[in-house]
Amino acid sequence: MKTETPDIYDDLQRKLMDAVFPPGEKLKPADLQGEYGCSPNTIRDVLLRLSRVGLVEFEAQRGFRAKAVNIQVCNDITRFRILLEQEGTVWSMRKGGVAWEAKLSAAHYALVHIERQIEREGDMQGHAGLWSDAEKSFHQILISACDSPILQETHQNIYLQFRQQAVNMDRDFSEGYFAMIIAEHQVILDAVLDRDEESCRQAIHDHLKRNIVEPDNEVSETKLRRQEIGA
Amino acid sequence: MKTETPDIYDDLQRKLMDAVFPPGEKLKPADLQGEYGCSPNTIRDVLLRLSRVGLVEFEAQRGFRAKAVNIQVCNDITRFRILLEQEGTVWSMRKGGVAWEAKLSAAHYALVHIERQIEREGDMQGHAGLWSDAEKSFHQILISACDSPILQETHQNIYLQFRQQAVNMDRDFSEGYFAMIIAEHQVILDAVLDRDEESCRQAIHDHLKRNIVEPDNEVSETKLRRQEIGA
DNA sequence: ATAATCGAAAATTTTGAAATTTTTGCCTTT
DNA sequence: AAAGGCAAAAATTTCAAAATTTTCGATTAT
Repeated sequence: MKTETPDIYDDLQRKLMDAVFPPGEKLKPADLQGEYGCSPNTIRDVLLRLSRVGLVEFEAQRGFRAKAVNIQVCNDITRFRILLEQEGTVWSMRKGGVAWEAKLSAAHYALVHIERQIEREGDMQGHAGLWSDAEKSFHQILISACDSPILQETHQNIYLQFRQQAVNMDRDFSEGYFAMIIAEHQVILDAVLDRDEESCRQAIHDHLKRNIVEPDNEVSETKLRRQEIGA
Repeated sequence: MKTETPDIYDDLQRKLMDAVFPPGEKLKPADLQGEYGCSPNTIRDVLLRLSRVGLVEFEAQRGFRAKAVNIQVCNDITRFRILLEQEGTVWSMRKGGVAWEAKLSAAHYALVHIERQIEREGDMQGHAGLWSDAEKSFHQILISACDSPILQETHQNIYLQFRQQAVNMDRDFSEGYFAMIIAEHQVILDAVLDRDEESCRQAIHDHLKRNIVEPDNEVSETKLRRQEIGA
C-alpha cells in the first residue's frame, strides 16, 4: 500500500476549511477510516497534525473536534492576524529589497485582475477558489521578507484558521463589495511602496477590521450564521 | 496497563528544556521506547504533540529532532517574544482591572524575593527551578488580561522555545546580573501600573533585548556554546 | 577521480486488534 | 420525580508486527 497520508491530510484540511464538517463536530477516526480506506490510527495521526495548525481541537482521551466558530474566536483570530500582518509587513519593508517589491506587485496585479472580474460578472462561486489562492498569496508575500520564520509560520496557521471562521459566516458579497476590497488592497500596496510604516499599519487594520464584530455593533451581528455552534 | 502518556509527555518536555538532548539530535521512538516501557507508537504520539508546541521538529517520513539552537533561531524567537509580550501587556493594561494588578504585584513580589536571594548568595544552581517558575509566572500574568486566548497560547509556546534556547547558551550570571534583572522587572511593573503604554513597550524591549545577538556584536557572539549544532 | 546506481540496513509509517477510558442509558434509591 | 450509581456500549489509546520509505555504503560507469 502506497503512502497516501499527505493526500488524506490535504483532503481533510480542505474539508475543514470548506465547512464540510460543522464547527464543533466530533471527528472520529473510526468513521473517517472508511472514506479513505486506511486504518483508524492513520486518521488519528493526520488529525494530530491538523491540531498543530489549529484547524482541529484535540483533548487527551476525548478525541478531536472541528474548531468552534463564534464571535469571540473570530474576533480573537482577526485581532491577532492584524498584529502579525502589521508587524510582519513593517519588518519586511525594512528588510525587503526590489525583488520583494516585484513579487508583491505581481501578486497584487493577479489579485486585482480576479477581483475586477468577479465584480464585473457578479459571480463569486465560479472564482472562489482562484480568488482565495490569490488573496492568500498577496498577504503571505506581504510578510515574506520579514526574516522571521516563526512569525511567518504563525501567520500561516492563523490565516488558515481565519479562513475556516470566514467560510462559516455569512458574508454579503453584495454590489460593490469587491470594489471596496480592491481599493483597500491598493492602499496597502501604495503604503508599502512608499515605505510609510504608519500608513501601512493603518491600511492593514482598516482592511481587516470588518471581521471584528463588536457586541454593540448590531448591524454586523447578523453576519454570523452558525454562531455559537460548537462553542 | 495504565495511562501514563501525560507523564511521558511531561518528562520528555522537561528533558527537551533541560538540554538533556543536544539540539538537533534525532529522537527515535524505537530508542526512547525502552526508557518508558511503552510501544514506539506511544512515543511517536507524544512527539507529535510536542512538535505542536515547537520544542520538537517534525518532518513527514523523516522523524523527529530536538529543535535546533543557533543565533538566527534564538534571535527570531526573542524578537517574536518581544512583540507578543509588548502587545499582550498593552492589551492587558486596557482590559485588566484591579484583580489583574493585584496578581501581577504578587507575582512580582515573589520574583524579586527569589532574585534578591540569588544575588545575595551568589548561588544560581540551588534556586534555578524556583526562579524559572517565578519568572515564567510574572511574564505570563503580564499578558493574562489581554483577552486573547490565541495570543496567550502562542506566547506560552514561544516562551518554552525561548527557555529551550536559553538553556543551551552560556550566560554569564556574573556579579550584578540579577541586580540588573530586578531593576528591569521593576521598570516594567511601574510602567504597567502607571498605564504608560509607550514606556511599557520600551521596558519590555529593554528587558529582553539582551537575548538578541547581532552578527556585528562580537562580544556577545561568544555566548553561544553549541552554536550551529543541529542547524 | 567523480558521479551515478544498486542493494542492504535502518528508520518511519501503517495496520488491526486488544486494553483502557469515557459516555450513555437504565435502574435503584431518596 | 429527581438524583445517583451501575453496567453496557462506544470511543480513544496502546501495542507489536508488517509494510513502506529513507539512508548509507559499496560497486560500477563515465
